[in-house]
Amino acid sequence: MRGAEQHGTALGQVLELADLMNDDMTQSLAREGLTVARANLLWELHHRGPCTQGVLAQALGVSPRNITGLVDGLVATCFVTREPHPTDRRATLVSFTEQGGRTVSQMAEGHRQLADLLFSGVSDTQFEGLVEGLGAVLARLREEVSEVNGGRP
Amino acid sequence: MRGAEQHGTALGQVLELADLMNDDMTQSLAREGLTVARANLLWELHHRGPCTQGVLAQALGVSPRNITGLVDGLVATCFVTREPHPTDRRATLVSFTEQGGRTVSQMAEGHRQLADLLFSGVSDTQFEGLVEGLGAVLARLREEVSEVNGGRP
DNA sequence: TATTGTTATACTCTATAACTATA
DNA sequence: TATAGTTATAGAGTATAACAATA
Repeated sequence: MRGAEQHGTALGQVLELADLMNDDMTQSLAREGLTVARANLLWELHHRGPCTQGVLAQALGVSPRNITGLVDGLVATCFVTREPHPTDRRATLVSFTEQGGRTVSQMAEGHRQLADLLFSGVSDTQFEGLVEGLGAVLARLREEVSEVNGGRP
Repeated sequence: MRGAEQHGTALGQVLELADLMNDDMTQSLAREGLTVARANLLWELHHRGPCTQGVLAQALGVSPRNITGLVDGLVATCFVTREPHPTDRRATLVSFTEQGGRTVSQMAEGHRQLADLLFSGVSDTQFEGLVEGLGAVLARLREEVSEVNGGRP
């Protein structure tokens, strides 16, 4: 049977993985003039299409005020624009500029390259174990994290 | 043979894992009046014993100015103290208060519990695959991240 | 009256540069 | 002259609360 030591080692791996992924993303995004928070917003926008700031705040789980700041930065650096909402004059629609659209496509391509870099050296057997193991761990972790919020988003 | 789609799925898992780990740590640390950055400092101090701020800056890979701020916060909240260095009057030694020492012990215990929570539901076969797979991925990622720094720490 | 996004304010983490006290 | 840590300044991310315009 496995003991606490094995579990401790595996947790160490997971923590290092989280840390390194963060460093890697920070580095590569900085080269394109982006931060992690702004890139997350772009990513969400990519999957939803043009949407209001309120929708983005909900989706990213941050305050509306925070979205104002992130969009300000992305507008200033020409990744997105604020357009008037067609039917609700209180709201604004956030949309990609040409440059923003290009950047998100490059991010998607970068994802593919990173995935290949990370997993191409992993044997089929290891890969299968990795995916299954990650699935199990993620399930636990999702519960753990949402539990603390009392189930609220 | 595995394709880009499988790799993409696995990368998605890794990204979600990094994100959830971060959320989980942020939540549990906040309950003890700590932030991730401050907890990292405490963790380093736990493994090194009392040391100077310069040593901490090196170890954590942040600027000396940043350490000043983090230690200021930890002193104000009674987790650590600044003591005079016995032989170098320019330097200060950062040490745990009683409360700080207790908190770090609790963090270690929390680690153990988290590890058990995450991995107790994983079969032996999956666990082995997970650890091996993570090892392979970590090796790649370490190269990737340090490469960009030109090998410098 | 409720909602959308803003201004006002504040805190944390982070960095560089200039400076002080010591070595 | 070099080093340890500080003050000064700046920017990003985050939050809450008060407020404007609109629904």
